[in-house]
Amino acid sequence: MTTREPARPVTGYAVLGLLSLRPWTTYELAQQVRRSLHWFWTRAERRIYEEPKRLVDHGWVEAREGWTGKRRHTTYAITDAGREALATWLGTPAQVRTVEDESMLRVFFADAGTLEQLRARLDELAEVTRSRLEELATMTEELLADGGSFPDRLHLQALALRRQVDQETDTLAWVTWARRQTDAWVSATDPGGWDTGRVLREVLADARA
Amino acid sequence: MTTREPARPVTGYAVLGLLSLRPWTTYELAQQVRRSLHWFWTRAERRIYEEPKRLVDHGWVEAREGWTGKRRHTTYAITDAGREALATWLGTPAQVRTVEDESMLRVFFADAGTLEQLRARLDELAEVTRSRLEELATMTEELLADGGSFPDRLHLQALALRRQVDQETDTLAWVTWARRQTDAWVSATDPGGWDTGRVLREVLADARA
DNA sequence: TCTCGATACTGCACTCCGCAGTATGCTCTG
DNA sequence: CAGAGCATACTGCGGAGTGCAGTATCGAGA
Repeated sequence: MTTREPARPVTGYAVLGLLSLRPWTTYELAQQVRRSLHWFWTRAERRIYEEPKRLVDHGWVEAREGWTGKRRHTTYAITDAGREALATWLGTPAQVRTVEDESMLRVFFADAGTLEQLRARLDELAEVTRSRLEELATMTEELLADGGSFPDRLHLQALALRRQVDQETDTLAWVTWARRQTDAWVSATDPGGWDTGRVLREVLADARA
Repeated sequence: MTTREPARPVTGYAVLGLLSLRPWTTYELAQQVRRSLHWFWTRAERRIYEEPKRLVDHGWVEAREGWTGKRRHTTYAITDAGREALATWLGTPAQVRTVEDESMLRVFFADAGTLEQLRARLDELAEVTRSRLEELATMTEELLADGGSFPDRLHLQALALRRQVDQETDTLAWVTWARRQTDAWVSATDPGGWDTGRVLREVLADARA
């Protein structure tokens, strides 16, 4: 590459990555994001409709208009320059992972509310996590049954699924533990005879393991 | 509560939560976010300087100006209305967790690059994860040594630390496993004799466990 | 024929971010 | 005792990203 293209925000590369698999209409793209990327690169549908346009401006993808009767739809396809940009990006280090975990926020400030509220939040989190696990199980089952839409990408999909399932399993284990701990608590501000020191020592041991 | 205050974006409650512990200057607040909230509610410093002002508009916090010589600083303190708003918020369900995990994005699209690139990204992730674990270990040690700044909140801090350490440990386990798997791969597009089906079956079993 | 869900988007107001810039105070070192 | 350098304490700006509402057409089934 002779000309240095300015780096796009990461979402650009996420969409470019999908377009490297095959051309998609924006609608399909939005769906595909919901099914796959959403697990580790959460973006609103709104964003997915805009990003391909910007990629076109960079010459990384090409747009083609199509019609279903009177309804217009745009199909995007990656260009050679786009493939190069994607490959180059894969050679650069990743920025650190960020999270927005509202459940943890509520746990962390639980002493501003009641113990019942804390328990309710934990129960909800367990519920959500279980349904996410079930969703992942279904996805894996489908891949095993028919190889999915991209059978030559199964190895990467397997790495990603392994990671997701690990994460949800880990979350479920923590929330189950945390919920049980709160059984012994007197209130959100008073953990009663709960041995905080012991827990912290265990945490420290695990962190240093 | 008779008047229904409009719900603030979550970051507002995050800041409100910190202010419920004690008054802070914006600078202290920014630091405190970096040390604690940042782990599960990642926000840029820039944002932390703005949010308290909006909370003032809601009557949830009060601002007081102070001076260090010629340098102005603002100290924010929670109001009764603020405490009520926080308690109310704790009674509402959390939106689902979102993540921005650029490493996973790069793993997922690794077949658009080289196997060396994939391995490099995994090694980096392992490195970052180890240093995060070390950071958590140091924080835990400090809490154990002197009880920290909020000794009556140790139980909640313990829950949060348990979660963080679990997550980083889980990440480290996955990345170590994934890196080892790629040893057997021929290229980013060809996993050689790697038994994808077996991995997927294991994933499925764990997801249904 | 009518309804309803899927397809295929756009506009708007707001949240949030990264970066750069500004200015003062405090401590340590030569 | 001057100057360097780090900590304190912010603000402005352009662009990324969100949530919600709105618009319109297509296709299948009652």
